[in-house]
Amino acid sequence: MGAGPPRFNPHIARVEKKLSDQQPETAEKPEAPASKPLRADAKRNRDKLVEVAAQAFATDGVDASLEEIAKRAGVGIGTLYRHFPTREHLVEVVYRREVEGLCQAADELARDQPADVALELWMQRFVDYIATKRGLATSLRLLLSTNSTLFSDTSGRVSGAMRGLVEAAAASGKIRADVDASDVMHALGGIYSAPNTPDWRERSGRLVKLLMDGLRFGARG
Amino acid sequence: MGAGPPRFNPHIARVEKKLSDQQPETAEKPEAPASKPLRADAKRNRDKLVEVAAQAFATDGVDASLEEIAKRAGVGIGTLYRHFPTREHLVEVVYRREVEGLCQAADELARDQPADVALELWMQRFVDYIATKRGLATSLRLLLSTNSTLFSDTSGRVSGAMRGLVEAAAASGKIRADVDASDVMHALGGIYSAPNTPDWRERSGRLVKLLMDGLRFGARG
DNA sequence: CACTAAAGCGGAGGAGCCTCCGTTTATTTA
DNA sequence: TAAATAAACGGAGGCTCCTCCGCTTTAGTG
Repeated sequence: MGAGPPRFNPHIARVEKKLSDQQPETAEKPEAPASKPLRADAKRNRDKLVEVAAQAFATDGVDASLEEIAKRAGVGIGTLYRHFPTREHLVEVVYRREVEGLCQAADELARDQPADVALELWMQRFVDYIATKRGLATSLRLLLSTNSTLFSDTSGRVSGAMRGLVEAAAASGKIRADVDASDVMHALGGIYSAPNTPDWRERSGRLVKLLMDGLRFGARG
Repeated sequence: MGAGPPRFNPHIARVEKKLSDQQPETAEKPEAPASKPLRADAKRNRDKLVEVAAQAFATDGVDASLEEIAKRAGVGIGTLYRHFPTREHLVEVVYRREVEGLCQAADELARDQPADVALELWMQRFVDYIATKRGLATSLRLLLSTNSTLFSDTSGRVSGAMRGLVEAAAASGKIRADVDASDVMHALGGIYSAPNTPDWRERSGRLVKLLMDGLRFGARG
């Protein structure tokens, strides 16, 4: 074997950390109620970082510059790294936040809108969520395969939200009753696997409308 | 959305390249018979790079320094990048080379050793292969999920090699005939999923011996 | 209100990544 | 063999990553 000088390799340290540290950040959601409550300024900075990071990832993909994110959030790079020791930690928190937002939107829509409208609006929101997921694809795939709770947590949350909306809409007679949430999810599958063309978002929007027409057709109401 | 200055981000370019360029290097095996034959010096350098990279990845993990690899191979960093536009390209070639070596070893052992010994020695070699695979885990998982031919090529090659050895050993009467290659592969599965303790290699070696004892027990010969 | 320990902040610095392009060389042609 | 040229080489430069540690702020106490 080659006998190079014993080199310091920060990446190795980083990788080892990734492998051993998998759970800590995982356990704590964005608005961490668990563990010690952050000091006021720390929480402010952390939230701002997550918000800015979400934008940055959406705009530039997972490889957005962390230094730029820190700068836009008005903090030093050190602060970013203290809150999120690796890029993946940050990606995970952003992703969870996204899922959280999506599920919360389901509740709000269900409260404020007729059941079928709620479902439709939510599905449009769902498309945006998928867009994020694609933007983060490379990192997410790895995260989801490494950190199985992340996968089960989020997919459970999302399909639960959808089930609620579909059932409510079916019960209200606004959409036909002979389909269930998993059918709808299946129908939306095409969105996810569609090629990433520039007009992807538009096409997906049309798909949702089409699907809703199908769902409304033959409804009781 | 934040209005940061339009920043040049080499990472984005890199990612886009990864997504679009998936096949080129893939098609060409280390001793590339396809495409244009490399100039003599280019081939020399390329081979040396792969060899050094294999060592480096084994020693330091996937995140070994590419600049260090180039240096140890006695070439400039530019040369490395011309041959392997991304780290993943290099990882893939190293991995394919590993698989190639493993399968070739099967042929040689089958020729030079009694069938049962050949099988045993080969399984020990297989353990080393798995060790490499673990070392490259993060990158490989991604590569294998992205580049499906890589997965089917390699897993086919490896299980084919194993099948040959097992069948020969069974036919020669050196091991019992009521098992087949897939049973043996299944038994070896434990090696792959075992936790990555320091004594992993030893324990795996013992597992192979144990397995061989089981295979020899009740053999005709 | 002053004091202090604990927590948080932030940026300089050292390492690696990758591109670009002038220089060198293997191979072909006359 | 010498000239021509296509191909390969290689490293400087510019950018990002991440760590380390001295400085600042906060929360709690007397």
